[in-house]
Amino acid sequence: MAGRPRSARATALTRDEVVRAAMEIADADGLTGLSMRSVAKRLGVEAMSLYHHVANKEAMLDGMVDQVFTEFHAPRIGEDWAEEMRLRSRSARAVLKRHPWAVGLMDSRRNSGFATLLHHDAVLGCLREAGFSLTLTAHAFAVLDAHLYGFLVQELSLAFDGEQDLAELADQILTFLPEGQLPYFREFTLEHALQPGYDFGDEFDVGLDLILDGLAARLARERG
Amino acid sequence: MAGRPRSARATALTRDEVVRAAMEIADADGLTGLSMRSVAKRLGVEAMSLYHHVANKEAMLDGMVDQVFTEFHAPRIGEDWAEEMRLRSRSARAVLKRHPWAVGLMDSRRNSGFATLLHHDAVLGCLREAGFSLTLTAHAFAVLDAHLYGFLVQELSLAFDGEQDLAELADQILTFLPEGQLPYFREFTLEHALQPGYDFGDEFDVGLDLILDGLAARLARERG
DNA sequence: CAGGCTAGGCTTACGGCGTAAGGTTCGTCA
DNA sequence: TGACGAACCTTACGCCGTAAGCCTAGCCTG
Repeated sequence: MAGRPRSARATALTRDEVVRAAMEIADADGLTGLSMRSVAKRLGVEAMSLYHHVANKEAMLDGMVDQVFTEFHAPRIGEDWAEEMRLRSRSARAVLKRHPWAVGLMDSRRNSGFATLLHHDAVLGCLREAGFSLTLTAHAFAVLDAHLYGFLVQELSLAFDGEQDLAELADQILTFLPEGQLPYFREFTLEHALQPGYDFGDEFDVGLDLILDGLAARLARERG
Repeated sequence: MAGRPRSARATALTRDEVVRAAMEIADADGLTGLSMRSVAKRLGVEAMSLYHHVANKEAMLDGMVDQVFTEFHAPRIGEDWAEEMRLRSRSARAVLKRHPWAVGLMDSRRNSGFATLLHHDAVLGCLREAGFSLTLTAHAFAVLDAHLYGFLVQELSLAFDGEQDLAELADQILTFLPEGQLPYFREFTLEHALQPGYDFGDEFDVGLDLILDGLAARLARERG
């Protein structure tokens, strides 16, 4: 009824290992495949053992999100602010495409971890030292982050692999629409989105440039 | 073992009632409180009965998201495009604050419903008829939606009621930080975000104006 | 070296989840 | 009248997060 053979793990588990294993599972199978049991299995351990290293599943998710922030490019003070922001947004987008589950998690996280705060500090520092007032820093921070996260929400809601998705979309229009319905949607899809050169992902940099231009203008106005 | 009294509902259930009940539960208790059983209970029915009206839970979630789109202001062709886009973004933000679960759902929806397509058609139509090229329409669509959804992700990850949240944040800094750490974060929080007049929500319109200005400039350039 | 504390595992169990499979009832229409 | 099918119900299965408590190995103290 108790008293097992005891072959077990050589070394003790750590919180870091737990979080890392959880990320690997989420990367591979999405949040659907992520359970305390699946994380434990990957670590060769029983589910309840994880509770020695994380308070509960929420805390594990917090740790996963925080870990993601360490992978973003942290803007450097002294370098060109616009270029640093561009690098940050691009790297964050690349990271979040690798960890798509993180975007959906962010809007429900209440406790930001230290890595998250560190990253935000780097962003704020870069802007402040480039001459942004506190007010303009707040504007820049909000609009840049909104663009980053919002673009990813859109991008992730498209297909797993961009090609197949456009075909599906075309199907939807051609089969499912009666006739004159949704004329602009039809035009846009057939004559633009489905055209050979078009890639929705390219819109990321276009929007980013538009925002950075706007911020540069406001910075010049505020200093000038 | 079977053969119940049969007092039941007067009228048959509809898919619409199911979706509406699900939205009411999600509005009140969040996605955590939303289960087939909880929806059924609200309708005075057993969980399995719902499956006569929705294929499965995913389809019910699809229906909920689609319903949300009907509540957005649909841009009108012929009116000032910038004002229409402003109205749309603002109304969508208001709607999504009423239905916060929808933001998190959007990045995992694969099948957009008809109301969703209708709304997108209205957005595209307004821009096209205002003289936007297909390319510029794509840019505008992407950057405006990104701002909308991304801002909401940030806004929702702050507190349930803005006041309490800032106090918590201050706590975090004052108790949890050693000393000279995160200097910019500390400065920004204490000297800006925690100041009496500051409301993060105000950043929405600032960013929106910045984006609309940028789009207007590009429209002028493209036509001129 | 003895004894006990503790960290880090394990087992069991509970209530809730989505939903497959298969009743039962009843209005409708041939 | 009798068959059909829509709408609803019951049961059951294998998941889930986690509360409660047990076992064992290794270290700390005397």
